[in-house]
Amino acid sequence: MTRRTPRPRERGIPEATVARLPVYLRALQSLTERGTPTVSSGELASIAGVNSAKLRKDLSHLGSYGTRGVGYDVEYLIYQISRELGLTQDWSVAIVGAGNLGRALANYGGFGTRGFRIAALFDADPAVVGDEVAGLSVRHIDTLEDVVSVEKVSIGVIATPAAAAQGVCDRFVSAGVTSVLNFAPVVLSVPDGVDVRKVDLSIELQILAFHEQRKADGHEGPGWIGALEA
Amino acid sequence: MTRRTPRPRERGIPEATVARLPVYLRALQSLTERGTPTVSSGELASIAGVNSAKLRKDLSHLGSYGTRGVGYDVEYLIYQISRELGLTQDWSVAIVGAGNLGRALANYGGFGTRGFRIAALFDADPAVVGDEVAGLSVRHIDTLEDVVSVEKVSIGVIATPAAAAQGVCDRFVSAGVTSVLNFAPVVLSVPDGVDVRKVDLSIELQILAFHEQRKADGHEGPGWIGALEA
DNA sequence: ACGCCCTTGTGAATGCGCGCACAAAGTGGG
DNA sequence: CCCACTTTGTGCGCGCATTCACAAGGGCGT
Ligand SMILES: NC(=O)c1ccc[n+]([C@@H]2O[C@H](COP(=O)([O-])OP(=O)(O)OC[C@H]3O[C@@H](n4cnc5c(N)ncnc54)[C@H](O)[C@@H]3O)[C@@H](O)[C@H]2O)c1
Ligand SMILES: NC(=O)c1ccc[n+]([C@@H]2O[C@H](COP(=O)([O-])OP(=O)(O)OC[C@H]3O[C@@H](n4cnc5c(N)ncnc54)[C@H](O)[C@@H]3O)[C@@H](O)[C@H]2O)c1
Repeated sequence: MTRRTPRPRERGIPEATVARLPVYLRALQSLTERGTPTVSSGELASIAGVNSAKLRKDLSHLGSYGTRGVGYDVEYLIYQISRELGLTQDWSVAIVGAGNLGRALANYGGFGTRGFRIAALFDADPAVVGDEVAGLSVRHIDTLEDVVSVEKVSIGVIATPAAAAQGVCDRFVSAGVTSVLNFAPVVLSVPDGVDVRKVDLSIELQILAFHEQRKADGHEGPGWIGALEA
Repeated sequence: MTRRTPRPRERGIPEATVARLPVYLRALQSLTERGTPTVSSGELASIAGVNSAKLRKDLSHLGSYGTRGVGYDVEYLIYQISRELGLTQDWSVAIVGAGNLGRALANYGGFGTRGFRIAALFDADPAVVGDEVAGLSVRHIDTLEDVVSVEKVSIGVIATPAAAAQGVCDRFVSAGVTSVLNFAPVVLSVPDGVDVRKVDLSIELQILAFHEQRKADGHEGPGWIGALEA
């Protein structure tokens, strides 16, 4: 390490880099399980499916954690990325909408292992409230504000029908939640300072359909666009 | 319009534009339901949560379908976008993995309404094969190649555990599927000409956690990044 | 028929992200 | 101790995407 520059950490990691850090993290974790102590940018990039220069530039935004001629220490890099992403602390997540998707999410084990704790599951339907899902009792949406406050929920997940999504989002925001993950097919509007990310399967399928049609149309020449990512 | 150029359609709509067309489509459909006959770029952009100049530039890639001083004809624009995205035809989708997520997807009604037909649902677990899900009988994964061929599946959805995903993907590809939507947390590798899109909830949460941490850290000044989209 | 006003379509400027290519730096062997 | 080899960290140029700002186009009222 021995860096003379006390590493100012320029305040501001590019958004594109932030989106890739979790991918690197997963690649590194698979290396740990295999017992690999160090890894070069080339190897790691190959596992993560990115260009090695891009990977190095991404990591350089966190600091200078590699050793020239050797590579990166896997454990140390896992720690640094985790810290940067805020995964050294636990985050409480609340899910609204205990339907098909909400239940699948609640039942999914892959969140807890990464520091995301599902603190509560809400629904508006009295027939659903009280159901036991993944060890949680479904709560009534009217208790959202209380629960958010008590459980210190910082991330809200919306898995309700589209028509209810904006209303649920507003309630999350006024309860103090500043990060929202939205599965409903609507554009949410939120005040500044609140982050919204959306997961829209229908859009994904439509994008695939677009490219599929292009492949079928006349110019079925080369692999023109190829794999979008790895 | 009186365009001298006989509409060359320059062969190639920017990827960023393609990703937004479905959003515009949804906004337009909500306008139709409300009976609105025409819409200006400003209004539509506001509904879709984008900048109006961006919206106009996006639409200009499809052709010159607006009327100056008036705006866009809602029905006509719906048709043009649908055609461009390939939604005027039906697409067959196969889902592999009839677990929490696979079942939620199969039960979701929002796909069929947009021209995506779920043609089959596969699993490797004998205890699951034969289950009835959303009117479909879960088939054994070994019949994948046959079914893909018979049902003319063009989009494959992977909802298996991570460890099985690459294998399933390979089978899709060798069966002739050239569009894959992957929910498993792994980087898939595919030959040129095959499109892969991934939906990774864990990554979304980690990105939110990153920003959440930043908000909590010292500089809790302005809404520095604000809402990512609308 | 004319001109006002509204909205589109796009040229141009700016910014961001990507990837090449290389100098700097550290390792290990002789 | 020095040299050859490996790998990092990054300067630089390129292309895509976003946004501003405005000229050109078309409807509508008079
Ligand atoms: N299921 C999928 O695979 C899938 C795929 C893509 C998108 N989506 C989207 O995800 C959302 C949920 O899908 P789903 O299949 O789980 O739907 P669902 O109908 O099975 O479940 C929705 C749940 O939300 C509850 N709800 C309705 N209004 C509410 C409110 N105001 N407050 C709290 N809860 C409320 C309902 O009681 C119901 O239990 C929808 O917007 C859907 O478009 C789902
Ligand atoms: N459930 C969620 O909300 C959620 C959230 C994020 C990510 N994911 C990811 O989605 C995937 C599926 O999640 P899930 O919760 O549905 O898991 P699950 O364990 O409930 O279901 C997986 C299904 O895949 C089947 N399967 C296993 N190997 C197979 C093979 N080789 N061929 C065909 N089928 C096979 C299993 O029999 C099982 O039925 C996982 O990769 C998971 O990480 C799920």
